[in-house]
Amino acid sequence: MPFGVLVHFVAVTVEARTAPKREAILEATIRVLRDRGLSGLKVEEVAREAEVGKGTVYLYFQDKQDLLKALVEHHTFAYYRKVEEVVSRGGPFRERLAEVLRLRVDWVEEWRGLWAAVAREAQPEDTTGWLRGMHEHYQRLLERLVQEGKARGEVRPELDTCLTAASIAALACNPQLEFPREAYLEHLLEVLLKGVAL
Amino acid sequence: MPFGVLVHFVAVTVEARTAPKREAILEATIRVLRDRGLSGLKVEEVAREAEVGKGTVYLYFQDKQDLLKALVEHHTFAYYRKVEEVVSRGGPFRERLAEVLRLRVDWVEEWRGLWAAVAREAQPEDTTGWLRGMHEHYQRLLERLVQEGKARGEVRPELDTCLTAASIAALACNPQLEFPREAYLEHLLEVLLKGVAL
Amino acid sequence: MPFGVLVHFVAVTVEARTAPKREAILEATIRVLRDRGLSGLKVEEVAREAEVGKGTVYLYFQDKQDLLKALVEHHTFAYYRKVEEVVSRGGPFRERLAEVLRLRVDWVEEWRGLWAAVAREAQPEDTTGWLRGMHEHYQRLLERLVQEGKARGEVRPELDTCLTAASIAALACNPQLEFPREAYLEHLLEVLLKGVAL
Amino acid sequence: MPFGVLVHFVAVTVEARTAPKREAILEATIRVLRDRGLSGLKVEEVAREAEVGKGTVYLYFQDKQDLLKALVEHHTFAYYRKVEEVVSRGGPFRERLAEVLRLRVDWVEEWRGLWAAVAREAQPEDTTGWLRGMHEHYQRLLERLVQEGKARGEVRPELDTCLTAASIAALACNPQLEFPREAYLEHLLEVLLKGVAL
DNA sequence: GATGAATGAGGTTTCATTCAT
DNA sequence: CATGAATGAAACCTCATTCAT
Repeated sequence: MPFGVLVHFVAVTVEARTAPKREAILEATIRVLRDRGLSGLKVEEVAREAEVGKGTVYLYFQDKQDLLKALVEHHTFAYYRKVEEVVSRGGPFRERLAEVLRLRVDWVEEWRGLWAAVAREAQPEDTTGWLRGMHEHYQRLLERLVQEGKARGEVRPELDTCLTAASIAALACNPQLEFPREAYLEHLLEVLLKGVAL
Repeated sequence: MPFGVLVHFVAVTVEARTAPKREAILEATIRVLRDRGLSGLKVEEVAREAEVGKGTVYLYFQDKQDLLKALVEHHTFAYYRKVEEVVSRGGPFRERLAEVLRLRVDWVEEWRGLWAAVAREAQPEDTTGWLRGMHEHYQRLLERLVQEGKARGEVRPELDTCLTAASIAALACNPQLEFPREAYLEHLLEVLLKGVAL
Repeated sequence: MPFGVLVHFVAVTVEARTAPKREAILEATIRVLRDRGLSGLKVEEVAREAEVGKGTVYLYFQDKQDLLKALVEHHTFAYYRKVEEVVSRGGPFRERLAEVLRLRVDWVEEWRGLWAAVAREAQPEDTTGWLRGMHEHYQRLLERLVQEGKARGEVRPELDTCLTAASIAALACNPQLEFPREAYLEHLLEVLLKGVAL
Repeated sequence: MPFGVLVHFVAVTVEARTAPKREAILEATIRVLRDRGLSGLKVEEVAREAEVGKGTVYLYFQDKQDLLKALVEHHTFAYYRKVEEVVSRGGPFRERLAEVLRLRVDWVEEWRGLWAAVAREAQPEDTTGWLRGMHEHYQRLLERLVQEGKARGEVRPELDTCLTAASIAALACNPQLEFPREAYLEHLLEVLLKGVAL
């Protein structure tokens, strides 16, 4: 995690403790986003959902873009924090990977595929760079997981660590879930572990 | 492909031949979406990009939602058509899967992660049902691929065909590309084929 | 009837004979107006109703205002022509008045109260003057009717011919006030109280 | 006055007291309508005339139709209120009728013949029913006036109260035909011939 | 700090008018 | 003559933002 991001990360965490109303607004925002979509994400709607006045939103966020930026960072970091917890708790590679996939699917479900769109609205200039900055941390975590998987003799050693982490990250972004969640997760894991080839 | 979808599919194809201006507007739309994002996707901007008058857009589409709906269907079906072509041409499973992944990555790149968001704006009520309807066709194609892979002795026969197709579909949705494309694709393939486990 | 109006009147009549399509468009216009109201009175709608192309309307009328102006004059003069026929055919005052009222009610029904609004759209600058010009002819006809009623001993001779004609014109809908307010009001009252019959 | 109308009536009156800006917008609307006609009745123009922002209009009215509907009801009820005051104050029939006609003429003047057109724009579906609903109250008032005229020996007792009231309402402009056409015509004639006075 | 009435820039949409066929 | 695809000025309406309370 780059220094700048870390600082921000800590700042967000601290603010969350000292400014419950800011937190409430962020929670309301993701709720409105899920329920009403991007075009239904109006400041007034967020304020109503958070049960505060419209002007109050502007006491905690500079403007709507600032709110969206905070939203993306808030939820993305929260997600990464959970992944970090899973990766850091040690144990069999297989179990940790299963948990990582589970978190992934939950996250995709939470955003309903709107993550990238919101990110772009939040920071139109250099969206990619911004997201890459955050993603970096996630990628490192998965690399650590793969590394430890190799060390434990549970991952094929000839695989490139970096790309394997990326492949795991690339999995399960599809919001089209039409299978029982558990069976689906189990199968994703199976495929990731053993592949589809005979 | 369900009958309704097929009819629509044909209609779109035919229209594409007989209404070049409609086609031009759709192409302009995806271009504006890529370049300016969802909030930059203004009808005026689309018209300028398509080099037609603002009113002309409304000759070919009822309103902005209708345009977005057509956009999603147009590009999604075009994508599925290409996948179908690949799946249908026979040959080694491995090569066909590689091509499917390549198309997938191109498609993700084309939409820059905005697909779901656009779909939701296009049809807020029952977005899921609409997308699932289209996705059905894609899922069937991948199932056919897996089936044939098994028949050719290139896919583990104990895998559930349906879920395996879903897993392939779930791969590479992540718009965060930070690796050389070819290496990335090759690795995705490798992981899918052999898995990560030792 | 002033000279200018007469010329126009004749011109319209002639055109009606030599330009059936112009006539058809005018008929279509009043039909659309009745069915869809002023905001539904679109040139395209009129063209469709007249079963001609949209551009054809512009071959017979300079623009929409010109069409509306022709519409108002066409129907107003047609109405006056019928009144003239009734007044001129002689016979008992009572019968002729009955017919005049009947025509009046038909006319109000035909326009559904939109006459004044259409007139204003047709000639925003000096609507009043324009309408007064046309109304002049009608007023003269009613005055002739009253005069003959008096001559036949069927109308109270002490009534002012001019005001009595205006009162008749004002019945069953006439927004045109063209007399001294107080005298006008007083006379309306007088007529209602004692009637016009001897 | 039907219950629903009464409720609305009271609501409007109350609102007028508690929402001065709403009132100001309505007053501005009728002014713009008089000065610029129906096609000059733009929301922006109304806002400028009322000296408020364009968006403010939409705080008090759902859309332009809603504004027009409120306008029609506001002015129509205000007119009826004045008529009610006149009818209720007792005294000679002749004087009250004179005042009623005066109010009528003022009202026609105020609307410049645009009442029906505005009403149709305000509620295109079932304009007639809506207007008839409001008109009912007015008709009842005039019937009361005629009734009392008869009681005072100032109105010919053989006249039908209902039709006589309708005839008065039809004078100086009323597009509302709500009686059998022939009876209506005959009675108009009767009134005009012999008058209502004993 | 908190609020929400007020604003107007800016988006969507309509429709009178033109002009190449 | 007749047409209707194309246009863009101008209308309606939304909603992020401000500010007096």
